[in-house]
Amino acid sequence: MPKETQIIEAEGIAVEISHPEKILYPEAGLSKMDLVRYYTAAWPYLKKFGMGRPLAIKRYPHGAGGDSFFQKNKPHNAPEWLTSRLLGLEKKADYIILDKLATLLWLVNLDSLEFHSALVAAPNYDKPNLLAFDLDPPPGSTFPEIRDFALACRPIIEGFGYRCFAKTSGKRGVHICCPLPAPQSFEQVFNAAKEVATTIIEKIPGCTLSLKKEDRPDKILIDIYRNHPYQLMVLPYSTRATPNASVSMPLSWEELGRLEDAGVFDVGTVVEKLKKGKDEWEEYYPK
DNA sequence: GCTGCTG
DNA sequence: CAGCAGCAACGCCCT
DNA sequence: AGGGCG
Ligand SMILES: [Mn+2]
Ligand SMILES: [Mn+2]
Repeated sequence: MPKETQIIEAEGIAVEISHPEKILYPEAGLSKMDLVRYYTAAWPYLKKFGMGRPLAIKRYPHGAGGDSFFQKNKPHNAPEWLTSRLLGLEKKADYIILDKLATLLWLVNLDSLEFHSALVAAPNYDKPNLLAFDLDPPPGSTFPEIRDFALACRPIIEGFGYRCFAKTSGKRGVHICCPLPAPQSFEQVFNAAKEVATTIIEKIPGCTLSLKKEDRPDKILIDIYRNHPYQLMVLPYSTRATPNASVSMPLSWEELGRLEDAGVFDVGTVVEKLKKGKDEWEEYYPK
């Protein structure tokens, strides 16, 4: 154990943070401990969506801007309290399950700068409990363009009977999440997403379902493939590996409508907003 | 960040 | 003993 | 069979 290792207590579990002052975001000057503090502050909100979900983490051992890799299997050296479960179509990947703050912080110690999850949650590990529309802007477009597209999608999606909530992706896009009253199969959920998206394509110009780049040089991709089995979406309140440590931020539709730049939500501003604001996704969660 | 393999 | 590789996944679409 | 796509 490195000399400068610090022990953090999270809900009664001790988590070792090695090199707590290691800089993970050089441009923003944020250390590993800064990230520990961010996730501790965001946890009461993050857990409302993330609790019980299988994780995939994106790790940056040399900080944002350095080499990175995805990891979904539980590391061999994980502590005994870290929950995991064999999932996937072949049930062969040992996914980390997000069921406590200590899990998040133990993964931060491994230089995880992004937390992604599948659309399923305990105890229904085979059935998604939401529908996801990942709106991916074309290169060179501005945030107001993808913002206005999301706003135009809302009444169409609601017309199919879904409630829908928006968040920034933390990078350039917008995610629309539709909670399901009861979990449905991946096949049902994907077919539903495709039906809705096909209507969006008919009603709004400039968007496509095709992943092929040549089909969409300047079109918005409605990425419904997040709804395929065990595909991933970045969690609400997850940081991203951007220079300013931007965050995937859940918003009210009113606040999204006023937003000119998604980059204003970062590790610093989000904690301030949470301190005084209410959770803009309050209505997402059943009472 | 850490383990396990390879030279 | 030190240096270094590995650390994800789905299905669709195309060659 | 293999690569690109997100
Ligand atoms: Mn290293
Ligand atoms: Mn996206």
